[in-house]
Amino acid sequence: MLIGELAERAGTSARTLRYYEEHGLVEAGRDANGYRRYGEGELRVVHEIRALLAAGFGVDDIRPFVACLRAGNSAGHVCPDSVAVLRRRLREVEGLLDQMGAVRDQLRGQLAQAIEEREIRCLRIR
Amino acid sequence: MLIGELAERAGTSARTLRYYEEHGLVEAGRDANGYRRYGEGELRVVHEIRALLAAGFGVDDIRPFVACLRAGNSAGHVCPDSVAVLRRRLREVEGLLDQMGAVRDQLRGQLAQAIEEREIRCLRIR
DNA sequence: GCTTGCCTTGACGTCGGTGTGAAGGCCTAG
DNA sequence: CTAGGCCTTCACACCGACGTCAAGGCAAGC
Repeated sequence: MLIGELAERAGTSARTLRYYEEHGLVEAGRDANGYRRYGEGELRVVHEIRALLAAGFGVDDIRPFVACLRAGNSAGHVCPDSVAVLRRRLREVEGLLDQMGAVRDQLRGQLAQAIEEREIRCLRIR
Repeated sequence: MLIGELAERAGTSARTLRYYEEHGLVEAGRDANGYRRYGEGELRVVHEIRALLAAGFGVDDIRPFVACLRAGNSAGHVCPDSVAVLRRRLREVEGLLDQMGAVRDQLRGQLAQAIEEREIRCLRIR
């Protein structure tokens, strides 16, 4: 499988796959002409990468998951290193959720106050 | 008040204040030598800006709030334009909260599964 | 007059995951 | 032979709120 085919099957771009390789996530052999040649397993790896990126992980965080998959595990998140990263990210996400919840409450409060002020002004006009 | 004093009193940097001015948020007169001269009211404006930035607003979103404050209102969020921005941002934040909540649940699920797998392996060893 | 410390504008660096070229080589079909 | 479609590397662009450095002007104390 060449890079274009893998890109299409994974729903991404060739540029992106080269980026993943540059950061030690995806692996490819090389043809005599220098073209990257991918095994079938890389499709799974790319899917794992994209899922983790979507969950807010950085490329460095993703490496242990890929290594875990390559080691023959059924999923990338069952190895100790992956679990450590999962835990850290979970704490981060929970923190962000708290923070954004507070922001949401603040916004709601300001909106409520603005509406209240408007009503007061309406009453004053009458 | 010169830029350094305002920066210190607002808990930020001179560079940041110039950035705000460049984007139409903060206003300053000029001394004969070209130095920026700030009125007392600008301190309040800068605080408003920083609070809104902390809530995830972009500089363009903040402009109406500043205008509202300058118009003599008791708070920056009581004017119609500000309310519109507040509403939009509230929807955004709620969407992000949903999204991150889903991510959190996914992470928790993966962690739970990883722990389960480890227990199975422990049992197998015995 | 010299140092110290404030101020000015201008412009590039940051972070991260890509998009988007440019310039060129390889391969296949017509 | 040539056109087009794949591939290669190199390298700049993006977003956004600044940090940081450079080169210089201005003010005030000694």
